[in-house]
Amino acid sequence: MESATVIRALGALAQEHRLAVFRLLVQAGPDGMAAGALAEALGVPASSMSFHLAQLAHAGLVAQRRVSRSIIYSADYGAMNRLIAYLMANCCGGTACLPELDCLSVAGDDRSVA
Amino acid sequence: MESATVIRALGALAQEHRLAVFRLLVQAGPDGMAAGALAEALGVPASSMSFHLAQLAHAGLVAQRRVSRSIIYSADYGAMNRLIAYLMANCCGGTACLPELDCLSVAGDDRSVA
DNA sequence: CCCATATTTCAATGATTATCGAATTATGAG
DNA sequence: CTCATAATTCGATAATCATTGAAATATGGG
Repeated sequence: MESATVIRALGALAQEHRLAVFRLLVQAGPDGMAAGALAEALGVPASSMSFHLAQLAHAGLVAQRRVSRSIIYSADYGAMNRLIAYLMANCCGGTACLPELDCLSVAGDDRSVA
Repeated sequence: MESATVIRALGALAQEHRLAVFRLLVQAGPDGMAAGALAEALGVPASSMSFHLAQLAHAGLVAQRRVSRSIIYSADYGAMNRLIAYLMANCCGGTACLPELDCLSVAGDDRSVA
């Protein structure tokens, strides 16, 4: 995982509304939530929410799929796993201490620490 | 853990130099590294490094102690644990899926998910 | 006390980010 | 085709953040 990717992900989460959105999506699980539902749930104008969702998507933290007129967003647990692994890489000089973070790990998810 | 605290921590990590510093400190373990050593290791002017270290400290991600003329910084693994727990709270609607993240967990470290 | 080292604070500048109404694009129903 | 709904893009503005040299504040040695 590259440092630029990690910075984008952390920066995406470091914002009140985006953090709230991500946590809602983590709780919602694979079913996800529509953009409009997220905007309403958080009391944020649709255009603002769209901006924030784009940031989260660009950071790879959420996936999006269209269902009829709605666009459904869902959390990417694999990206989250990789992010955490990166932060804790070689913890304490390399002694084994990294856990598995397995909430619905996604196919293709690797935990490489490099 | 409060959302404002989490946002401060994520924002602190969402920056090239600070992310590099934090990872260096994670690898350095409890011994930590002096401010000057960090500045030199990353090729950043001392005043810039001081600014970034202050952000990390204010976010509670690093601890500082004075040793003679140097100030030694070290990663706070407990803060990291709490951060991750917050992000994954009630993952998938509350089914058990949170791991323990125990690289040198610090005394007083709680993993409350609220 | 005087000097060198280690670090932080200050201040000014440039760059990035958040906000949100209005306009635009996409989809589906009748 | 026309209308209503769902979401995004645009554009302008305000706010926050990163950078760095210079000055200020500790600390320790002689």
